[in-house]
Amino acid sequence: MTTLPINSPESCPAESLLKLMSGKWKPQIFRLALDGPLRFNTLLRQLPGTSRQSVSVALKELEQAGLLEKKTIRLKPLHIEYILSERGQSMIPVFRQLEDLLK
Amino acid sequence: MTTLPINSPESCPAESLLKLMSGKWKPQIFRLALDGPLRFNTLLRQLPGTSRQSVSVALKELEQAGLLEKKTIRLKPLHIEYILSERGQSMIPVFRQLEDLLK
DNA sequence: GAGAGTGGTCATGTTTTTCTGACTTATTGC
DNA sequence: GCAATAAGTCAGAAAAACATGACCACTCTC
Repeated sequence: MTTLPINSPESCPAESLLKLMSGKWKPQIFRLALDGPLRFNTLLRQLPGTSRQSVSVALKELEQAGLLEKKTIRLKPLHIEYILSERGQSMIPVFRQLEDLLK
Repeated sequence: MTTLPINSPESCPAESLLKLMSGKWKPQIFRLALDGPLRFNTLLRQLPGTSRQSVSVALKELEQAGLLEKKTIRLKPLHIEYILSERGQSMIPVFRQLEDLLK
């Protein structure tokens, strides 16, 4: 049984995840995304103390990281939703595993 | 099969890990710890662009987080080592799992 | 057509994080 | 005794992150 190296400089998954999720609000936003689609103004109300700009940037970065997907539901009365992407969903088991360790 | 909730406000393991590891240098320091014991001045050389203070604070916080252990090897010629704690080692499989996802 | 809601952007200021460089205490080797 | 190495600490400056409040274009309801 050959265990793969997890400490090579090129590939450090921990660091990658930490970069993708680092910031004051990104983890909370990601967690809320587990419950269902997110909307901009709803998020603002769900995260007391945050700002329009912070939420805006966080959503953009989570999207660029491939963890969330931005969907335009309707244009007439503007309705946009951010949902967990496939990649985002694939991280759920990792978090579940962490849950056991970090107790 | 009942899957446990990972999105409750009280327990968010992702956020916990992110807090423990957040900062500009902590992830890299942790990764280097996977290779073996760390020493203060060696770390400074291994992390170009960092500062004495940043390394000092990062080591202290990783220690307080229970991920690293500080060992005084010798006193006469001062020799201190930081090694992966049990808790730190318990996270290796999580990182390995992430490695597959984040490619 | 006034007021509220949608999803934002932008300039500015504050707060937090990080870096810089000087200084410390002690030991080893020359 | 002088330079080097060990492992740091401390004050201050610079940089990055975050918050505040104003503003925009659009739609919907009254």
